[in-house]
Amino acid sequence: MPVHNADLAAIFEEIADLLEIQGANPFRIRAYRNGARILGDLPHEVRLLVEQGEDLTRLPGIGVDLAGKINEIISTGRCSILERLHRELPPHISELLKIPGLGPKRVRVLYHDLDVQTIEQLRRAAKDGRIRSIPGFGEKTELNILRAVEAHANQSRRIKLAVAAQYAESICVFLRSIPGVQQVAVAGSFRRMRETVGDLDILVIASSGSRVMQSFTGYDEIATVYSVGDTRASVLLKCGLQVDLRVVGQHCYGAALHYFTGSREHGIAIRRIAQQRGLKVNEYGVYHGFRRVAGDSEESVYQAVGLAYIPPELREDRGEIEAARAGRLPHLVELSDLRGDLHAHTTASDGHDSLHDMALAAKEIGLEYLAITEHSRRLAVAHGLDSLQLARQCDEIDRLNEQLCGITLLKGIEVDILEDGGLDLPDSVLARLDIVIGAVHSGFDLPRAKQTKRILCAMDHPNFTLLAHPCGRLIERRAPYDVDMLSIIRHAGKRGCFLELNAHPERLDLLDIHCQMAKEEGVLVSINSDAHSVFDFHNLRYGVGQARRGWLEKKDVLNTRSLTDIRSLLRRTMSV
DNA sequence: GCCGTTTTCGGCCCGACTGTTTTCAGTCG
Repeated sequence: MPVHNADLAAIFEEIADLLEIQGANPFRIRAYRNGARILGDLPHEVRLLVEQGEDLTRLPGIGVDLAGKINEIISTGRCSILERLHRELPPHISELLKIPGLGPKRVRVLYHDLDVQTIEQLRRAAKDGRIRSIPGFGEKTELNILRAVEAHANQSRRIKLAVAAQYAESICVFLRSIPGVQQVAVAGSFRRMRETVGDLDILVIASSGSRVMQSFTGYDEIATVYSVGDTRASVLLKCGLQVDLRVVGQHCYGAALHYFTGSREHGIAIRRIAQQRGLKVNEYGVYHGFRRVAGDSEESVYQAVGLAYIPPELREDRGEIEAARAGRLPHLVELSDLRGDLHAHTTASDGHDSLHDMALAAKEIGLEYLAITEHSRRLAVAHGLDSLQLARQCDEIDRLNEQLCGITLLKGIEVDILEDGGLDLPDSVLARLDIVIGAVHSGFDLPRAKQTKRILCAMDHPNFTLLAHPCGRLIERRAPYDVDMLSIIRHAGKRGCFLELNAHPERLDLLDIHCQMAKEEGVLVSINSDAHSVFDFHNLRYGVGQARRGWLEKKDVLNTRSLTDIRSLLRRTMSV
């Protein structure tokens, strides 16, 4: 069983958890966590680097020791330090750290004093009133632990960005209605456009924090108030989403927005740079001693530490700071750069609106062209089209294009890639189309080599233009299929075809790290809505967010091209 | 355990809220 980066990251995280419970040197623990993050973020499999004899200590945060442990895990499938920790501590004790309010020190005390090793034992200890007797714990802590355990049992998972947006919007409307509130901004992973968010971080600019807090805690969607002070409150909404609210004064806006946008890793890196320059950065500003030198705007914060402004989507400590320092930050693609959409459905297959209405809706949001790409016959559940039905739709598109003004429909298909790598419709039919999107809709669990070969083979088809939702995952519902994405991207480059970034909030597929990979390999990415109704074009904003997280610029995105250029790019692909 | 324009040793980001104490540790973001 090959060791993936995620496996290595999980092992390092577990080591960090267990060391923390043992009370080890916090900086040693941080080194493991940092290593886990680095590995988890890498676009290439570390296993392959090892096979190629690469020196792993060249990776940031990986020194001789961690490199040795990575080598050990990859070559033996075992990790001796983790095995030692498992001998010294109960097997599932790190699970206890997942209970909010329980950190390593309390877990250690609970284990030593009450022999609590599992969440169930913790629940029983709290119910029996045994926890309150431990020094440093009290009745309230015991009650909070019991509540947290019960909340953990029916804990909600991370919420998709588009769903979180709905809750964020109504909270912002509420907050703006509170007297004295001057500005409201959603920060955190929401602002960084992560595909899912664990909570909402909301920043409020107001003169009086306590007044805002008093009103906010009366918001009728709140189920539980976890904590509330004059500048900070933490609540759980009835929908299961946690909201952290911060209130600062107007002059702190930039510093606070930067601080609460994160990511945590990016913030730490910035504060470290500040420290090296004799500065201190917090949510109130940038300070030289007691003198405040910046913080009104985010730009001023970056300027104070000698960096260009870094857009929120890049703030993950994945090279953006080095790029800012070197003046190499990308000029990220924007929603307004999109001139067309290359993936949409109508009532002819499983869409909800007519050709005509989809065309008008696309025009309405400022697009110049829209490719109609129904499913093919194999996907019967979505009423996939056969050759005859597709030919009829092509005729209809020709007729409609003569009537339409300001929008052009392109003739396409989202054709199933069969398990042998063939396409689900005859060549003669595909040859008539402007665009052929290949998609995997079956056989998700093929082994990696077979799945990869299937897609490479499909790309070799002379009419193949674009690979739809390349990893096939549904966020929080279906894992991506196991493919060698680098091979696929390189093959696309060789064949002159393109990759889709499917903007549907359930998909957001390509992943951000694969966008970066495509950019490095010079393969253009098409940000497509996969619209099934006239409302779905709004999802393009999430696709653009994901593309920005993947460092894509206007020039890296296929559908920022004009209709003329698109036609010529698609034709060129066909003729390769 | 990592790292280096200050450094191969001695650093390693910063503040708010809670609960238990009575000045602060633990946790969280």
